[in-house]
Amino acid sequence: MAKSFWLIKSEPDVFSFEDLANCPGKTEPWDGIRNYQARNYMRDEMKRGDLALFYHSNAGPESGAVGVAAVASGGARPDPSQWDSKSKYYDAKAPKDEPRWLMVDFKWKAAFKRLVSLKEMKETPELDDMLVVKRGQRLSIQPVELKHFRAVCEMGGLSPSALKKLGV
DNA sequence: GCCAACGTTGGC
DNA sequence: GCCAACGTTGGC
Repeated sequence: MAKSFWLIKSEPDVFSFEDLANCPGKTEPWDGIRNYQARNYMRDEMKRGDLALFYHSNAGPESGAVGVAAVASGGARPDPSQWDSKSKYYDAKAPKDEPRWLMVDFKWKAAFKRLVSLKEMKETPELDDMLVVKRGQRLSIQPVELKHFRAVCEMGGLSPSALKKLGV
């Protein structure tokens, strides 16, 4: 099946792209997603090998896309933090036998040579209908069209050979 | 730190 | 099932 493309948001103060690079195997379970639409994307559409723009949110002028990560798990699986009463992601209403929240693993793939800021994305006509540049768009996992994915990667300074290596 | 946007909750 | 209240996100 063809790859799908995504944008995943993280606050760099909480978990940055650099943090992902420093994880064992450069891979980390993407837990704590507590939004049904985002969950449904993970459940229904994300698959191993899909690529995501890693987006730093809530970071002032540094808000923007910083690199590329890949889905490293075979589809979504239950997010254990929903059952952990000590976790900030604990959900008392999540039945033990029927997980309400899911997660996938993301693996660090490639860092941009430079930040592609939200401001810059908004100023790029080619990206006009990309979700992330739209007002009030808060989804932490968003689908991205291939043309937008490629355009952002190019703005970030990834070379054609780097893109080819990623399979874009 | 402000506040608009917007998803979720819960009373009715 | 409506919708006001509330909480969170995230740009600015």
